[in-house]
Amino acid sequence: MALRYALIGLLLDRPGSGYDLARRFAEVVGAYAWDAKHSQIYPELRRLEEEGLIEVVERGARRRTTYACTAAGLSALRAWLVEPPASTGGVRNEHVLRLFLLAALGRDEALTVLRQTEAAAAAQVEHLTDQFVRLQEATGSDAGGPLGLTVQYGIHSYRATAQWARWAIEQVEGDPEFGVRPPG
Amino acid sequence: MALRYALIGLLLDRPGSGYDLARRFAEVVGAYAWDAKHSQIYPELRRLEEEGLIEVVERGARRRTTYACTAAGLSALRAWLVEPPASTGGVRNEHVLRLFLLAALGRDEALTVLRQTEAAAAAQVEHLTDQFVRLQEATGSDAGGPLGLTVQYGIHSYRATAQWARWAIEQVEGDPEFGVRPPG
DNA sequence: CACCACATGTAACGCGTTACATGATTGT
DNA sequence: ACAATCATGTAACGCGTTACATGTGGTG
Repeated sequence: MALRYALIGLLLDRPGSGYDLARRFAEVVGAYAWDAKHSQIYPELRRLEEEGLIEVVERGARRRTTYACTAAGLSALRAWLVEPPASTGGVRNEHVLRLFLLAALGRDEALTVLRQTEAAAAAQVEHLTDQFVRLQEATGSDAGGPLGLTVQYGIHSYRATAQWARWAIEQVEGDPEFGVRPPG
Repeated sequence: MALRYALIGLLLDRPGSGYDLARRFAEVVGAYAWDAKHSQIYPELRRLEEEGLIEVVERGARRRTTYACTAAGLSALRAWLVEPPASTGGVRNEHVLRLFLLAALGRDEALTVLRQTEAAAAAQVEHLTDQFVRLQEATGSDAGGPLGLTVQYGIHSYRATAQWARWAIEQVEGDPEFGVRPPG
């Protein structure tokens, strides 16, 4: 269900073709929020058009079909945003799973992984902070526009990961018992 | 690929049957790291056993088959943990997507969603903090054992989300232009 | 005219979910 | 005896990925 609302939202920002939307996913949205390939986008656009949530506004060269969001599409998007996010049941986050399984490693290897985690998170914070400053300049807004909100979310998340990793390193360093012996 | 390592890791903690593992996912692991249903677990356990990464250690009543991790299984798990997490390409996070699409809402509705986000995150911080304290007591360790690391990760994450939401609320409150007009 | 980017489409496969299905053991 | 829980299995479906496939328009 998420894909269709991502598409409607992108078309609300500005109209575009399937090819264009695939690029927006690959270059911007996919790094923060949601990703999709053209093989999934084209059929979904046809369904959305059949349902009246988007409409064809131009047919250009090379079969290019430009879509735009309709009033019905905006209503549907708003309804989805306001309704409580359907509880998915369980989490499926490979990153967290790795952290959960860390105790399977020996103490030294666990520390290596944690230090890598911290370094990677700190690098992301720097990278996203740069991007945020550029967004502030580009939009002339302190919040960096709609994308700025999402970039800030990323900054907060990675900063939290880096802080957690530092805490975890202290815990493992202070625990000589950390890790397991092989079975059998 | 993640499921098999989650299973190996759980069996490393202690041996168990498919039914038992399904319960561990549903009651603990699924809330933090990874989830799986019995319909996916049973076939995967058979494959892991064929590959020698786990072994049958008991056959009990009601066809119960208890598996344990083998030395080969531990090696495979360690190799997977140490290798760099295969970059998935794009993110697919419905929560972040919703935040990204927030600008499609009017200013008031956006603020409502953000306040709900903040309240939900703050509640999670409280809930996980309680759990962490109980883990510290149960394990007699400041770090709360292996699960404690993951619970702390959750606390850090949700605290970051709550902080971000407070920042975002300030930004939207200070921006009378926030939101879009319907198209057409 | 060759090449690259544009532009769309289909097919096969993997992972995960829900629903359907079966039977054994324990407790009341 | 009945119900609840233990215990395992299969089938159909949805979403997403990779790979395969096809054709057009602009640029050097």
